[in-house]
Amino acid sequence: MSALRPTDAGLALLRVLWALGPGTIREVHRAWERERGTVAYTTALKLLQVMHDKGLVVRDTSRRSHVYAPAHDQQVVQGSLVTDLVNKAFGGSTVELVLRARSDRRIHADDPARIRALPDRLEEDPR
Amino acid sequence: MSALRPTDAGLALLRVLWALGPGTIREVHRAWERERGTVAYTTALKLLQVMHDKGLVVRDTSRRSHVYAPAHDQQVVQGSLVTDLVNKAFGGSTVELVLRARSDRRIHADDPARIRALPDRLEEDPR
DNA sequence: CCAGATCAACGAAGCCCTTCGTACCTCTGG
DNA sequence: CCAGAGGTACGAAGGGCTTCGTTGATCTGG
Repeated sequence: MSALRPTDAGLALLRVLWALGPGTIREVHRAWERERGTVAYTTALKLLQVMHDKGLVVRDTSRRSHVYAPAHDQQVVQGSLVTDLVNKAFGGSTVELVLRARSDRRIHADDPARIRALPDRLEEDPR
Repeated sequence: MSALRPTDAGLALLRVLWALGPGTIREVHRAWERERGTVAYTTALKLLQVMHDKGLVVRDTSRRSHVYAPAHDQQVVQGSLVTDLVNKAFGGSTVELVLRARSDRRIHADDPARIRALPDRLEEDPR
């Protein structure tokens, strides 16, 4: 049960993969450039290979153009990152993080209602 | 308005400083070892110097034993880290992060009530 | 069959973070 | 005055991340 902490660049690529679904390196590269500007093709390639070594992505090498896909659901990785931040910056208290997030100025006007509408107890939460 | 993103080690030291208040390197080093195990004194020294260069801590060098203190409130730094994570992993949506945090298994049994008790609107929040 | 396009692999460079050893300064007790 | 304790500064090593150029293999149109 390792940590599951993608780096910044790795996370950016994971976000591309989550949005795109499985894709070739070229497809991922193109989508990535659409968000980040010009990046060498081999940079995306290398990064995907590194992430594969770390178990963050899976790949299908049966065809010439390898197809990469996320190894974990977005929500699982997000949860891991949140837990990590909670441990490092909030002394393990998720409540403290939520409190801090709620006072974030970037929150949208209609968002408080959405937050409030969420279930309170974890046991009632499906996934 | 720069980013204000302490590294992992830097954040650990900041937590020591927030708990201790202003302190000499030796004091910080001792408190740090209490949590992290054996670390060289010069490691704490160097790290504090680096953080000073980054503007994360302030120091008083008028005495022989320099006294270091956090440059920012804990809540400010926490907010910056949360905002950073929101941007990198949640597409800028604080709501998504809160949702994910709420489904974190580590949350305590009585915590949902505490979360619910928090104010909904930012404008009503003092500090 | 060949030229050019497409592709994965590899290695290296550059950067930052972390850690520590060493050097040098300053103070203090005897 | 001197030895040693206690202090800061400095530089370097080691590791990880990110980026890319180069190489060599494979496919495809003509």
